[in-house]
Amino acid sequence: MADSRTPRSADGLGSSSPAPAVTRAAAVLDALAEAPSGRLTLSDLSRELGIPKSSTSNLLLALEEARLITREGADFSLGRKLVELGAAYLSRLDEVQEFYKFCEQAPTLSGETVRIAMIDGDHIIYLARYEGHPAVRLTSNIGDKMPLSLSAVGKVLLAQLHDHDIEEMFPDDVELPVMTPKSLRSAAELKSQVLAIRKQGYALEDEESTLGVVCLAVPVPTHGAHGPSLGLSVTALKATFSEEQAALMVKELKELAHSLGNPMG
Amino acid sequence: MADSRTPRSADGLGSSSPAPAVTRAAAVLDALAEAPSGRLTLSDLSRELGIPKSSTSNLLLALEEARLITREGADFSLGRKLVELGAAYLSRLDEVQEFYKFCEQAPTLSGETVRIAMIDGDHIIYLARYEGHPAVRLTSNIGDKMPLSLSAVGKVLLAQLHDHDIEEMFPDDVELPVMTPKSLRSAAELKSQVLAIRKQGYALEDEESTLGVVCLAVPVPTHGAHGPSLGLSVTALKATFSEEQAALMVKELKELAHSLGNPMG
DNA sequence: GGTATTTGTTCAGTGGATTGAACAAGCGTG
DNA sequence: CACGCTTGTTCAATCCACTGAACAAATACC
Repeated sequence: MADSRTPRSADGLGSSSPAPAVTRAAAVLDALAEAPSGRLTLSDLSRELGIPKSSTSNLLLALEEARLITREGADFSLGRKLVELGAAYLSRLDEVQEFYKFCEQAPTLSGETVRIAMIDGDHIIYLARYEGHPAVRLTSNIGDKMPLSLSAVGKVLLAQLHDHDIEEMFPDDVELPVMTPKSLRSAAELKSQVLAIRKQGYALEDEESTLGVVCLAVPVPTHGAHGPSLGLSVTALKATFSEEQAALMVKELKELAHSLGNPMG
Repeated sequence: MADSRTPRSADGLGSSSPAPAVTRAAAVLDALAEAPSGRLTLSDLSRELGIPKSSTSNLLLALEEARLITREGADFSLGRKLVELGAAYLSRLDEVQEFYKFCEQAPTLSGETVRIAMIDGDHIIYLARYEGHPAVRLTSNIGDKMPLSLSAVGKVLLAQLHDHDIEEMFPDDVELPVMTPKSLRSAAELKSQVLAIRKQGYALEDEESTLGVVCLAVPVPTHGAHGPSLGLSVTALKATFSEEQAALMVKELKELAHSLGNPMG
């Protein structure tokens, strides 16, 4: 995806880490996750990360022993243990369990495609998905990432941040990722939407990531010191999307958000 | 879960690793994943893993910087990046995509709860789940682990291993995990089932992990050097379970297994 | 409140992980 | 086939990450 000639800054000289081997190991995992084919050789990794071959070899051996990666001939790829660990993370989120229960019972939402997502750096990451309507199946999966500016959940979570954080992430001259002709182009446009979202209490994505598809999202109020903020979204086909339906969905989404934000809802 | 007084063998003196810091970091992740609450302090980890506090501190700093863990006050827990990495692993498995498609169209399976799993050390790990029948919702999730002897998929995948591997994993005096009165108790019992499974081509789990629930499983033939073997299973309520239905489900499971084993099915 | 315990951070010395060069083995090319 | 090129492993010297003890700060206990 990125220019494979450019060595990463993950390591090398730049940042000094209290445990360099760990930082480099994490960089290896990242590189494998981002590699289009998912497989890289020792030399690939050594070159791309700027780590000497002999060191890379040691890292890979240790990672393999921990089953965080797998070797297949000369190729390395991510290991199954990562699925375990990711699942362990998700299993601790009570919100996910309640999310499913609520969706099943909600009059309108129960027939729609609903997702719960979390902010993660400059992206959002989908944590769970409820599919009431098998007619519209999303291609995105649990764990997938999405730029903030391209999704309703991203925008609604962005709107919850402080202004100076937003300014830092999206300076006026930043170039936003574009996926459709309707994707937001400028930081100014994004920021004006943020203001509107704060007033409305929900965000709308109108074919900005996929043509023909619209999305509504609301934030989950963070109750106390309980980690990063969550967001909820409904996805629908633009063709079958009406104002009244939207109002109903937003109403139910807000109910769900409220019950997630206040335990024992 | 385990005796928290017992320090782990993950590190300490035993095995020398080519990159100890990485091995220890992996041990930290494991410890966090297995901790009942999912949160541990620096001292907890230092004590449990037998790593000096100062070293543990460095490890945690590096892990946090890589977002593999999160700090919340004095408590550390798994980080969101692990969900990303786990998802990246799953997204590379074409089998999962095809699994969903097939289940939707299969006459019998489309109404059942079907799962695809993979062998992972001495456990199986669930990779994906199709739920045609919201009536019976499983509590287990993607990424969850299960002992081999307690699940139909586990037994069917075990049956695919060589005899000496089985003997190594289950010596005659081994104590099997028990979850219900019907769980297998002895290695001998397990091995005799393995022989039967090899003849039949499928495995049955009869309330061995959950009372009232039965499970059927078939192996996915491994096509070439493509990693570890997969297995498929259907879960049903014992109350509504008939011989004819079982025959149909095994038939469709085998079709699915065949199409997963032979690309372009 | 005073004591005792535990928790997390700081820091200089040292032992072992890291490294680069040299090696052998594989791969494509002319 | 001989040649260059790349790949992954080996190994001794060096440097730096790890350590343990000593510190400060918070918590538990009586």
